[in-house]
Amino acid sequence: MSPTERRILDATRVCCERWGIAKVTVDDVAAEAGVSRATLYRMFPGGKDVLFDAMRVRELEDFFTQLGEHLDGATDLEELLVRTVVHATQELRSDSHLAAMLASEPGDTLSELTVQGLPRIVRMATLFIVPKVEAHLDRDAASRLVDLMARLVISYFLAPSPYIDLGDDESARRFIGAHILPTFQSDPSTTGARS
Amino acid sequence: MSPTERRILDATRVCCERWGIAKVTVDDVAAEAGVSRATLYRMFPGGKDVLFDAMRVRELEDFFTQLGEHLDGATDLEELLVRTVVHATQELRSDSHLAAMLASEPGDTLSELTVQGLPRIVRMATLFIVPKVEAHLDRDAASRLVDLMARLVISYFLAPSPYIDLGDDESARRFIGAHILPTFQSDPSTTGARS
DNA sequence: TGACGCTGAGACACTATTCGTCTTATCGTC
DNA sequence: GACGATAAGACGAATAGTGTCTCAGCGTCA
Repeated sequence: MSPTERRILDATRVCCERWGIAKVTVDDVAAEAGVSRATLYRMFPGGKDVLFDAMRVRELEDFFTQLGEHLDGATDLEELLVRTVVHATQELRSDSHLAAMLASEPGDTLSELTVQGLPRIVRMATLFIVPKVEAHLDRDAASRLVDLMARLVISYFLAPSPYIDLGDDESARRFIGAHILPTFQSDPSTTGARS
Repeated sequence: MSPTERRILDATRVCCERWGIAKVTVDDVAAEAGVSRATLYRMFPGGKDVLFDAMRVRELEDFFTQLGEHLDGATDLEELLVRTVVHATQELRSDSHLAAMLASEPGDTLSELTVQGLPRIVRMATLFIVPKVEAHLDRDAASRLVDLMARLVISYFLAPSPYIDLGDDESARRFIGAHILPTFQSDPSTTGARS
């Protein structure tokens, strides 16, 4: 990735945080990046859509990179999963940009966390987290587990439950110990495998 | 002021805080206020300009109303002035909306604090603060004093000085005691009266 | 030197958005 | 039922934004 591309993506993010995605124009981004519109279209042919998509991809990469760094000390599977969901949940909650977007553009933002974005989120989670889980489970089980955990984190973030708080270490540990680990560690055949 | 007018002005403020004044449209405000565009134009004929102007006026009113409440316990003139400038300066500094506007739309915002807006600010300061100063000075001196103080607060806010911090009680007190009070209290003829 | 690639500036046609005004239908109130 | 206030939305004009294009300037490398 060229420095110019990076500058443009940074500028896109800055503009989105300043104005919200709905109000940002290509000119805004170009000006913020100190780049001409021609250059921007050369780097991101397709314009707005491609540009914002690239920004989202990079945000996800940053998110999971940071998340990955918090998992290094985890020795057993339970500890790994607990850290993952707790940190991810806390990150989501403390992301003021995300909060602002959810407030001002709930439709787009929710779509980005569910119908449109969830497959990408799961894919990225798989890319970053599955390798760590594979220390404890075979590849297929690890993928299924990460897929499930990603969905749970998103769901409990968007609609908190009175029973479980995945941002709380103890609550998350209890939940994982009770409902996740048993079905993945002891008896893989009960995980709902379709084939 | 009708409840609808109030709702519209509130909505204007909300929209400005969310997107910055440059990105807000009349439709945005109407939607936020839960009011049709027709109603908005009926209440604020002239559209955008009139609407944003009205919002600025109300922001100023709120600012000075709040400021006025902080001055009630002041007994002597020095105390009154110190409280005024310190509170006003601190309010300006802690206004995140203002900070965001200064960052993203410096031209318009500065204009609103200087060439365009300062006369209005001074007028509003006169309206709210002069009555309190008149307990210690005659009307003309009080007006001149408030005019001067308003300009000083704005100036030191926009361009902080290494010598004086009007947001600091002690520094403000020293400054006012040394340079303001002597020229207003002891010898009104030295205040540069033109007529 | 001259070919090359990259960039900024900006013209261009097109589309979408926004503005301000207007009409119409629908309320609730008297 | 008349009345005033309102929401909804149609409308033309003006403005802003999009995406593509050309062109000139700039360094780099041969």
